[in-house]
Amino acid sequence: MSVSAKKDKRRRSPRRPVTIHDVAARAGVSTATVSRTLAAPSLVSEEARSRVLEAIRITGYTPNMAARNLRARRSMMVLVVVPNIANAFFAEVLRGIDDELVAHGYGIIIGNLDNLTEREARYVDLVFAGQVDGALLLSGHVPAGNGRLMSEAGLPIATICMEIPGALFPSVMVDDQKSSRQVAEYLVSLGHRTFGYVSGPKGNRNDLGRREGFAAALADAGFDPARISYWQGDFMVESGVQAAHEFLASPRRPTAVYAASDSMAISFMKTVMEAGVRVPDDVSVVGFDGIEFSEFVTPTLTTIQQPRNEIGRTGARILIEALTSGNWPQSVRLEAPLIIRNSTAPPRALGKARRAG
Amino acid sequence: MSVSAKKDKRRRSPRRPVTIHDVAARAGVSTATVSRTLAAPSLVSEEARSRVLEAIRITGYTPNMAARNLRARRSMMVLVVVPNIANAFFAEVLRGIDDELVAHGYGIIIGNLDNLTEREARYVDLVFAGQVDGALLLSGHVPAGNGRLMSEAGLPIATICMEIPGALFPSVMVDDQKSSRQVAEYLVSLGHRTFGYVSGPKGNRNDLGRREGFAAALADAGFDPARISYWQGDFMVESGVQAAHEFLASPRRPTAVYAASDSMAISFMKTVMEAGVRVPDDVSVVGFDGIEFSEFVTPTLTTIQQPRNEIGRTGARILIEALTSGNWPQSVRLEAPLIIRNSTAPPRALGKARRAG
DNA sequence: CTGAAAGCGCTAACAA
DNA sequence: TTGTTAGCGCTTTCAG
Repeated sequence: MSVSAKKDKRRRSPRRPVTIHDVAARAGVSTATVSRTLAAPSLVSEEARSRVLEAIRITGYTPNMAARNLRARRSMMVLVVVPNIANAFFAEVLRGIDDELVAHGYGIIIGNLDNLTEREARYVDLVFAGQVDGALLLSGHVPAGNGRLMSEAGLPIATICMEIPGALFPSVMVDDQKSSRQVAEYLVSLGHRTFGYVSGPKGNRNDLGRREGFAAALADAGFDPARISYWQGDFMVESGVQAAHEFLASPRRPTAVYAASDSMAISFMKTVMEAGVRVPDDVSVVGFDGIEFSEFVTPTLTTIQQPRNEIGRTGARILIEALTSGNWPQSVRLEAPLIIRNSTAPPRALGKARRAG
Repeated sequence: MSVSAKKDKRRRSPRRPVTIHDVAARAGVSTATVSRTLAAPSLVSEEARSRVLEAIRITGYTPNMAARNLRARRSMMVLVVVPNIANAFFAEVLRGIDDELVAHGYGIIIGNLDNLTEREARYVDLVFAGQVDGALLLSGHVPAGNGRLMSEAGLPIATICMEIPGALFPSVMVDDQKSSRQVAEYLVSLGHRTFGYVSGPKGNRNDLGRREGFAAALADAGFDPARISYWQGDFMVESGVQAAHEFLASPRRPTAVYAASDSMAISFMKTVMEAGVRVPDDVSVVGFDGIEFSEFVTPTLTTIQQPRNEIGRTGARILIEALTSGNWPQSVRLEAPLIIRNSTAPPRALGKARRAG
């Protein structure tokens, strides 16, 4: 790390920011008229309005938000709580959220948990402090801290990608179980008989749904779910590598592996391939999420395609509805279809002659 | 007198949030003492302090931020302006920023430009409205709107990943030119003589630096920079695909292609491979950024490794320093080394017998 | 249609 | 050490 010297000389303009009084004075009206010109122009005469607007233009006035928030009791800000901001899956969801929120005049405060429970308290406080008008939870559960739940603040909350059991918030998500069943059925139809599952973090509800849907469909197809190999993961890339090592060390490798996230599926795939295992010849791999890179890895990844942008948009829309209408919108379920690509195939024993490997 | 007209209210009353007055009344002190207990406990007697804390505990009081911000003239919020929140490169940078900011008690307001200039105005207003104490710019230029620059608001700004020409903000970035020279020198040392470059968005300063460093080093090595093939990109995945199609259609394909981002390098690589071009045998590919997936694609990607997390952390630290000390910190340059992986090799003509292709 | 005036909840002089 | 007293800048009755 090198440091490039820079001049320290800089004048911080102590210039007092222009307030509504400055504008009012310049336009020769009261502050009330200025306020109305901005909030309800129709209540102001053509004459006064144009004088005010001119004064605003000249002074470069921008209403102070803290004052406005204090008085109006709303902040036009939404808190978006995300488990891990570096997770590839959330990027596009966030973009959808942002699109919709910005279009409706709301700003976004990011609440990154970084997978750490202790980070929650801060955002609970933020909500109780009236810093935001509502919250969008992608975190799988209601943040808590200082002995209270975020939901107890009583402001609108919507959940994305997960439903909170017993909670009353509207939610937007895909059906993890249903999608996972598709995966299982597809794998079975290919002729696989031994299965592995790379899981999400312990207790994660999405992981639970995916795991259960997978196991249930396999059971329905006559396989003993107890014989599925489970490897503990956390949705992130590193844990896919870890799972791959366990797979490689396993005396009896399954021919089909389902990972609860694309990140894990991709790193799993790469790691076993480097060890000489062929995908899909030796092992078929299926992911979940449909992140951008899933179609640029080799082989391209068979996966469940979550409509990430739409999930974000819809979640934001639901929250905005709650914010503006006052009543709680209905939850939404989005389709997440299985996209078949090149990481899956019939097991080698069926497809080709056996060769030393 | 009877201060509490609504005494029989239940603990959870979202109707009227508890204020500093409630706490003061319950603790039998003035609001000033409550305020001091929170801001400067040492100025309050043991006795009063514990009564206040108890009252806070019982009532679940959380100071109203709008009021505090208005009075104290600071928001403990930082605006982070990012060109595109869905860009894989920024995810980890954001995480670094978040880590540092949260550790110092600041919150993050995300300003996603979505690559759209017209989105800037909103964030300029945010700054002028006093919504944030400072701004972190990853956007390559100073946001403008309504006829003014964000910088004119006079609050601390630091830039990340780019230096704004003529601007005086401290910045943290890697040396694009220097890193790009490494790429060129490496490619030349491998024996390549024909080169292609997949660019970033028009006018982007990082692209400029990378392009110039690349071309300059090639010129130094005796190659005519005018013969480099340039394909227009925008850092995103799709443009790598587009560039690949142009590469494939080219009558005289270069044997080495340098892409200004990993996202483009990865999609470029995949697309040409699907058309039967081998990487690195037929064409070597180098990326820039060192995103997580660059080591999980096939072949693994040779790239410039930006210290993404540290870039974010450092940028945040610089801004915090400006925020707290009042003077402007020095800019920082971080090393971004070339990581050689499997997407690069000597050109086929040198390495192997020539075959029809 | 417009202005005066009363705060929103909090902090910071200034007194006591 | 504590309380009193002004506002921070804005919106919003309530009169006019």
